[in-house]
Amino acid sequence: MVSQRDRRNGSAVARKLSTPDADNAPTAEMPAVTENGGEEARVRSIPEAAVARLAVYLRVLSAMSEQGATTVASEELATAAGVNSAKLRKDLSYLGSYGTRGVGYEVAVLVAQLERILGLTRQHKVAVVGIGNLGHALANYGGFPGRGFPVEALFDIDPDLIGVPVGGIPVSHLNDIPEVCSERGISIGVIATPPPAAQTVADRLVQGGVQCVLNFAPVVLQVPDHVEVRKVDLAVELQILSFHVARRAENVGNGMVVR
Amino acid sequence: MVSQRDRRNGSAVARKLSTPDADNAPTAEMPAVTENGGEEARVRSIPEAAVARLAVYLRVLSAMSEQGATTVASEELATAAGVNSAKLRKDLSYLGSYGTRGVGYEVAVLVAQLERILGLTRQHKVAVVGIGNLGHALANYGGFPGRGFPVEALFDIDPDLIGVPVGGIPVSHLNDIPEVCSERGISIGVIATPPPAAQTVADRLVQGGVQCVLNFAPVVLQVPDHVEVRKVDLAVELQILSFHVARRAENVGNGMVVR
DNA sequence: GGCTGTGAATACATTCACAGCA
DNA sequence: TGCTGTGAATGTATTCACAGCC
Repeated sequence: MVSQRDRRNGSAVARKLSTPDADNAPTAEMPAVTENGGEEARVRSIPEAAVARLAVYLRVLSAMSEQGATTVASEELATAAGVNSAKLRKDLSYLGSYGTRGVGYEVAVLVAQLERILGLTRQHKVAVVGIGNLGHALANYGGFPGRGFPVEALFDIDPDLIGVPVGGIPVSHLNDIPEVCSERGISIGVIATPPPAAQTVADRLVQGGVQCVLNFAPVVLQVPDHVEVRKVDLAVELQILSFHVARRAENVGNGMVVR
Repeated sequence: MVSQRDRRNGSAVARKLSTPDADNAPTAEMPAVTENGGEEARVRSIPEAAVARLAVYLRVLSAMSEQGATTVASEELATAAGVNSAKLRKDLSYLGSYGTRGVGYEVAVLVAQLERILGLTRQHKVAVVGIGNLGHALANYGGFPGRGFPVEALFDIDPDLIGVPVGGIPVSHLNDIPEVCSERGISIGVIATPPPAAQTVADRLVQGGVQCVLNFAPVVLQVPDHVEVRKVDLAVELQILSFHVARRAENVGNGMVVR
């Protein structure tokens, strides 16, 4: 009888089976390496939900920057990012105080800070596993979102594919995942295999020293605590949409044409 | 013109820009149908976060069912779905009381209830817009996740693609989106175009009567209130992973490789 | 005994509203 | 004056813990 009581702190062997479910990760803590130096890592924590939005702000800001904007107000940036300005300011405040009251934020400064916080000053080499339709598409993304995430290894189990270059990279065999990932310093593994293969692939990626997994296969992966998993699940997305259609139909009652 | 769901007393305030939903991964703002003004409002409101998990439970249950399981306990189902059992029971309780104390849930019953709640008893025809690498992959998914979501229209702007069948469906021109969607009764539009085209495509989908959009383009879409948008953003996913790597690296104390 | 269902308690996230600074 | 930054207030989601039923 496992008492639910004591699973709070001792993470010892506790081996929680729960895998991060997209939004299951609580706020992340991070050392605030603010300019103040000296002081040791005062650990500020950025809510997980905010992190996702920071990435969006960064993209919007980059676009603004390219169009020559040098400064931007929270209201403007918020609108462009599809959030309200209070939330935006709160989110940005987690980085520190980089705005100017009465004026707004300097675009370049904000971009730099966001890149720093998001760890984009470093390269993250990506491996794509499963070169089917989706994997092929991902491999051809060629350097994923605006560099910073170069695809440097591809894997599949199909003998006809092994050695064939896709997007400039030859496909290796699934068995070689640990070795190749290790050699090439892969830090992010993208799983685009059929569901039954996903767990094995994940295991091998972990063996190869991969720290993060982006999982497109509709299965719950079991990985060690130090590996971060995010999941993209098309079926779930569609079903959520379906739910909203259904709910709407019920709410409206009869008379409404619903597809 | 069919009345597009009139607003409940309480929320008459808002009429600003249809705030496109933030993101789906970490959090989601709900269309706030919170209060059930009417007495007979049998539609218990289910938390958005729970809905996403219900879809996962359904998949796991379907697999269990195929393996011959007829009954399942919350602990078992929870483990398989990657959540804890308290959360699972709470989630299932939103559907009603379909379990048996001391025993567990009957798999078939639960599957049926989940399908009902998620609106899967009805078909949702899908259109894919943008037949590039990703769109191609999506189109070839052929009926998407285990039927219920048949792909019935494809669109692109490239003249060389128009008329060419992909996964059995000929590609139509972007301009024909409203007409074709309307004719074929498309209810879900999947946007896999380059970013600049996305908003225009969304507008046309809405014109064609589409109620839901799954957006792979990294832009914030503006749509009317009655249209539900969900977004899948690879760049954001990778950057969130990057954030966690960076945080971990800093905690460990070694310098970051900057280039 | 085993397991569900659920109020109560807690944790997390968003919004409000205003002090404080350029 | 205009806009940021943030505590306080509100709203949502998760977890606890146990009553109730098999």
